[in-house]
Amino acid sequence: MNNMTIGKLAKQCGVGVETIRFYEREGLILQPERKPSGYRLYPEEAKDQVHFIRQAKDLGFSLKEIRELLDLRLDGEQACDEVRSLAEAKIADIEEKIALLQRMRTTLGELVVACKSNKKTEPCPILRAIEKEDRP
Amino acid sequence: MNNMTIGKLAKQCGVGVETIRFYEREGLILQPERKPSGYRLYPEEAKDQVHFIRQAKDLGFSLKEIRELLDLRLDGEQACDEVRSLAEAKIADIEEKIALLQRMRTTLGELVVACKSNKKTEPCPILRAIEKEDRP
DNA sequence: CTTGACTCCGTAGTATGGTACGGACCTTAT
DNA sequence: ATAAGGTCCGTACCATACTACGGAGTCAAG
Repeated sequence: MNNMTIGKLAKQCGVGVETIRFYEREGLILQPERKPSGYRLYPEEAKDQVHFIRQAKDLGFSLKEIRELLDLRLDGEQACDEVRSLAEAKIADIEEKIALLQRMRTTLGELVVACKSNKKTEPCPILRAIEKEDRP
Repeated sequence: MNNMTIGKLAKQCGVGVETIRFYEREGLILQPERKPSGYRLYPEEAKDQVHFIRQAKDLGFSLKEIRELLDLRLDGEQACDEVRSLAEAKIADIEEKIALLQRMRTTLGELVVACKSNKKTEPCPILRAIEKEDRP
């Protein structure tokens, strides 16, 4: 029998036991069988489920979005188009975040340079810039 | 007299009244004077304070980090070096985030391409990829 | 002078993604 | 057989950055 308890599953997936239970409560993984004692018994595929969640999270999907993905998957049918739409929307999201971070990076980089050439008697250009940055 | 009430300050800064009170509780803005009635009275400079917080937040600093920045500023003296250190650490943070997002973007982009050339009879490559992605 | 808008305060709730606790019950190894 | 460790459950708690609520007091316009 290759059914495993929650602790083993958690260990093999590199997460805490509580995280598995949390995902179950949130409807992200299927309810497992139970022993008569109530202990959860997971088949090997449970690792795929948990792994799916982790991977998707690493790809920037929120648990809510992951639930949508899983629902599509459980539809059984070719939900490929919908999945692709979600992925494309997520790409747009990610690109927006990257652009914002790059602007932040540039601004901070310029400030640091200004700071380095600052004379000791003048106020810190970074603080000055943050205070005075153009506002409406 | 150019002292304003909390509502006016909030409006001029584009935030809610509760946000101002929240920032005050968190030690992010100075305690304002009070009327005998207890009403807060803010000088014009309060706008700079709130604006400082907003700008720093937009640059990716957390409120905790902003508090550090403000504490440095209130030191009066040339805290320029420390400020620059914080800014440089923040740049490193930002670059890490950008790199992670770019990896996410690349992976998702590849999956979407695979998805588009997918035959209708096969499982969605995106879901397959998330399930099966190389794991230790 | 009344009325409606504003402000006071403390507390509680929101969303996110978990983590921790405690007392009882189960399993496994020696 | 007993002890250590795993698991059960519900509930509470963590951080973050707000947002909302309720009841009382205050202010300004008409």
